[in-house]
Amino acid sequence: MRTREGMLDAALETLHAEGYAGCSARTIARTGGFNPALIFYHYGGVTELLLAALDRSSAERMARYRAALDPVTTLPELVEAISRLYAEDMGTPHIAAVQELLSSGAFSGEWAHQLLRRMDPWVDLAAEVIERVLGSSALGGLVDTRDLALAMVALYCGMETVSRLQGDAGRVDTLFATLRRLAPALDQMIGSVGAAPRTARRRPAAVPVS
Amino acid sequence: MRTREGMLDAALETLHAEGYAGCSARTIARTGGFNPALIFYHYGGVTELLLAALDRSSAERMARYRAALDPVTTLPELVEAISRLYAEDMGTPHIAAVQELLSSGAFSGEWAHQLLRRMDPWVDLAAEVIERVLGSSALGGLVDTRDLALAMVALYCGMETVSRLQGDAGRVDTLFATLRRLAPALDQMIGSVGAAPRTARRRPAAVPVS
Amino acid sequence: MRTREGMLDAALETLHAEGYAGCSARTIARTGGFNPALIFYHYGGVTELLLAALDRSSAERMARYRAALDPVTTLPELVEAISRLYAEDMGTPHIAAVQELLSSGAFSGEWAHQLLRRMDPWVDLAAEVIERVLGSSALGGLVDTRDLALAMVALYCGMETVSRLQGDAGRVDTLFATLRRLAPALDQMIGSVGAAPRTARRRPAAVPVS
Amino acid sequence: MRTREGMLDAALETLHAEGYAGCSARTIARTGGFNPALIFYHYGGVTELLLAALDRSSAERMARYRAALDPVTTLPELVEAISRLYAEDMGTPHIAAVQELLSSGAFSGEWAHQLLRRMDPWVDLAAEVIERVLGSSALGGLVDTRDLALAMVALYCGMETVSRLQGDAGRVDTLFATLRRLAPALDQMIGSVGAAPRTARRRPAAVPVS
DNA sequence: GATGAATGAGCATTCATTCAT
DNA sequence: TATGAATGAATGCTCATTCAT
Repeated sequence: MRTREGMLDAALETLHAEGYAGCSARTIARTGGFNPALIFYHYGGVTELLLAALDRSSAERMARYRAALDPVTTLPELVEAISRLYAEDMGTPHIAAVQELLSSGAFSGEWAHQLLRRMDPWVDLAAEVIERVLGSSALGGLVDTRDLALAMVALYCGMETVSRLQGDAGRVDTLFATLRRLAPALDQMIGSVGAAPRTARRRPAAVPVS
Repeated sequence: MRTREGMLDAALETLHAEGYAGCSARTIARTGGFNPALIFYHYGGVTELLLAALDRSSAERMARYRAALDPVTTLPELVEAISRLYAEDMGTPHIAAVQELLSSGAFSGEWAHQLLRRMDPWVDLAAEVIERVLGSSALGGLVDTRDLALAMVALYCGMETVSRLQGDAGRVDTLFATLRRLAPALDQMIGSVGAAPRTARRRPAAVPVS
Repeated sequence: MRTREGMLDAALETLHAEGYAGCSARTIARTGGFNPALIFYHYGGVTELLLAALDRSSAERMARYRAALDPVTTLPELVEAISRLYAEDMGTPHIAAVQELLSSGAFSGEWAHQLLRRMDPWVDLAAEVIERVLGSSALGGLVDTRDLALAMVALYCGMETVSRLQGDAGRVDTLFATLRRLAPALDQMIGSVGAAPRTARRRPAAVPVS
Repeated sequence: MRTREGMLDAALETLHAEGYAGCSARTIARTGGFNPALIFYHYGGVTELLLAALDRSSAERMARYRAALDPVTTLPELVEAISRLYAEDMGTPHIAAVQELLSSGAFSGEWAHQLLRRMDPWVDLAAEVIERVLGSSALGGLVDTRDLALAMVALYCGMETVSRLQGDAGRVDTLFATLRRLAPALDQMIGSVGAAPRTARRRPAAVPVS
């Protein structure tokens, strides 16, 4: 149905424009120009609609992130890719939506569970990338990849919270600039700890042999 | 007044137990066992009460953090201190309160402004510590200290969000273990970039000359 | 809708029975036996409901007043007609409603504006009648019809205030008796000032020429 | 006590500035800079304070009105005097106060009774003046003086209501201009009905014989 | 006399949700 | 599928009033 999809759009848009607190059945319905009762008819409730919206949005973003991060094997590349993705996401309803939902009422049982499950694929992605970037270095052996991945996701979320709080005065862009400046040095440091030759870390491109 | 103080406790406790969304005048009052109207009588409104609670709590925590972090000058020391502070804070109403307030409705004008102002001293603290730990190293010159400090605060908040989401299944403790294991290597890395002798970074104790 | 109309009745009745001050959403709803939230659902708020009730009531009354006053051309006729209308209105929710609304909070911006706009047609009506009754006499030239009309409406309202204050002890009826006794004399006086023959003031019936 | 008097001022001022609806114990107390509880201590309640304020204000006004109206014996003089008094009263807290109180909740038992009792002296005054102005004319015999007096007071109140509603757009001043223009004609008309010589109606000035 | 704290009832308004149509 | 009406509970907030000090 046309409407079912439209409701997801309306939910995302409302989440972005009014925040989680502003997401009543009525406001979402007004945004989308449909009857509030439909939310209950189609999704069973407001929270379910929001989760559905999050799922759809998440799937889209995940595709882009995978595409951008899969070829990454070094720290500078990673910083470069993340910077681009972040810039791309800024002002996107998706990130705001995630953020709002994470912030909504994090603690209580079912809701928390639902959100966590939706965070998992992102931690997986982060873990994979970290593995590739750090994996063969000496550092790789010291780190619990999964823990670090979780921390990275947390950092991403925290930065979003902060940057939204700051509004226009935000300086996340300067942070990325700093990171970019820093990346080569860090890369060198990583290498310096162990003896793994830099070139060895670059895995061969997955050329399809035809 | 006895009651005025008790209201701050009730606010913090409710924030911790029910989340920001559950912090209505009535629930807070029920928690504290006083009349809801008193919130308006004494603080003018619910948000003002919450901010007052945050302020009091923040002042207390800030004192502990300063005491623990002021003597820190190396990365391993920092990791050690932070681990201890974090463990200390776990389950504390304070952190939960901060978290909940940060997540409340982040973007909109006045409320965001108030929260940001209260975050500043923490960014200042982080910046100071970073300056001390990284300052004389080659890394220090590459980094915008303030940006990094903001990122650290964001990371701290993000970790909190995540760990509260995870509930008992959380693994923030293992992250700190990882960090502790990692710290000496990182410290070495930092040193290896530039030539600044490690000892030089230890600032002389402020001995009162009598 | 059945209910929407019933809400107007309830509003009028409450206005009559409890006064403007007693017209909370709850009291009106209790009077009408419906849920208070419906007031907001259907009318957007209490004040809007009250204005809507006033409008409906006003339209009804205006029809009766026009029917009774349109044929009036002399002072005795006018007194006669007004007496009858007044007696008819006594104890009617309509007049009380008007009165209560006029008295509610008269001065402040939007509300005052809304009430004034609703008073206008009545001043128009009064002005028309005055014009017909006084028009061709010498008095007509001396008077600003619109001013006098406003004064008449004000008198009508004031009399209502007073008579409601007096309750059963009221003597507005005796006032009308006095007026009726007085009318012929006044009529003669009006005529005596100028020279306009009485008959000339009776406007020719609007006979359609076929 | 200084305060007791100040409370009356505060009550009048609040009545004038905020209307009857805005006259809570707190607002009045804030206006006067005293503790709300004092209202109950000294006057027993808000309504009692308001009535006391009305009484004091009324006494002052009554003195002025008597002084201005006692020498009046003809219609033009009356119009002249009333015009001046009205202009004097405009913007005065007194009139607004009276108006607000009259409008407050006119119907219910005790409050209505209290207000009516306070209106009586004004009706008396009006009756006396009417008696003097109309008394010896033929019209005097046709009119129930008391009824007419009541109507005049009602008109005065109604005009006030209307003029406050209209705010700056008000035209009460033009009404008085009209009245002044009209007065001589009306005076002549009054005389024309009966045969009472004009001069006879002027009572001798109360010259103190020394 | 005067104060600050306290109370419980009331206010307008919005909510998620249900249901007959 | 889709709608408009309806409900009862919740929201923040203000009220007159009392009372111990």
